[in-house]
Amino acid sequence: MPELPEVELVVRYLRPLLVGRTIRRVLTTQPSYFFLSPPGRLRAKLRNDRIDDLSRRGKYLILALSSGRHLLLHLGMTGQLIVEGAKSPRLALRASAAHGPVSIKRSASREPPALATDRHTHLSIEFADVGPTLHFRDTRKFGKVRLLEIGESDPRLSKLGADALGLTATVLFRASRRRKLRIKSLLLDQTVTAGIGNIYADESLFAARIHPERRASSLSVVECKTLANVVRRLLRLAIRAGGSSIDDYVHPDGSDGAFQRQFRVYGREGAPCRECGTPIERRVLGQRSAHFCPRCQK
DNA sequence: ACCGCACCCTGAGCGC
DNA sequence: TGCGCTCAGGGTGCGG
Repeated sequence: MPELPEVELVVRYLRPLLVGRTIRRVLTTQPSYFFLSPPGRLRAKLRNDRIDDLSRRGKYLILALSSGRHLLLHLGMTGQLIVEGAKSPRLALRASAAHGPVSIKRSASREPPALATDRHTHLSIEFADVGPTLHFRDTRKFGKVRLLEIGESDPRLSKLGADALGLTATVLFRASRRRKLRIKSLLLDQTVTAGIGNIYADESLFAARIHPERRASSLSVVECKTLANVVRRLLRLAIRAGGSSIDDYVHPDGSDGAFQRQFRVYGREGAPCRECGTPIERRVLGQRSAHFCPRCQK
């Protein structure tokens, strides 16, 4: 669900709410591959530890703890971090209003869960002070939680490429040489650059006028430069617009992100291209939908 | 080494 | 109403 801009917004919102707070109790559901660390271990080891920092690497969130351990979180497709009991009524998770602060379910046909602790909440962190409790919901359980001991590293993290907000033509050009895969798949490869997902890959390729099915190796230096530039620009714009609200994600203060209004191709299959009027096409590429304008993107 | 695909899981929306 | 199908912003792991 969330890509770099949405994760970045979650981090910015949560940081002041979590940093400096001491964990009193941790609640978890049963073991599943959602838990890279056994839930029992999370409950035991997180207790009495303090959160010193919250940061982002690609689409991962990292909680630095005062013990020297790190808690690694990934939201997957449907992961939501929800703060319950924030002082501002706007941020509080109200049982009646059924609106979450960080993320809410916005399906028109169904009321979102009234409480954060429904059957899809797999991790809750309570703190020693009176501030809000943190809940990690994840319907599809594609999210991940792992506790890293002091000095321990995670291969997922160490394999990540440079953050996509700082993507350069050089990185793109070098990674694409002699690669037969499609340029879109390369953009989604988190070891090349970290943070781009399906939406921003499609939107970036449109902005750069590059067809998603082009072989990576066929891109010129100039095209790599253009592509790197639009990736950085779109990600920055998306952050400024409050991210993209499609199904689950909303801005941390409860409002919608606005960037989805600027989509040129994503989710616009059959609709006229805003540049040339040609119907936008959708094609499955590497198990993901690729949206593009067959005329503008060569 | 690389690439495409199956798979992990749950829910919404659609046509019949 | 219900069934079966497709789709969904994630990543991993396997076989060719």
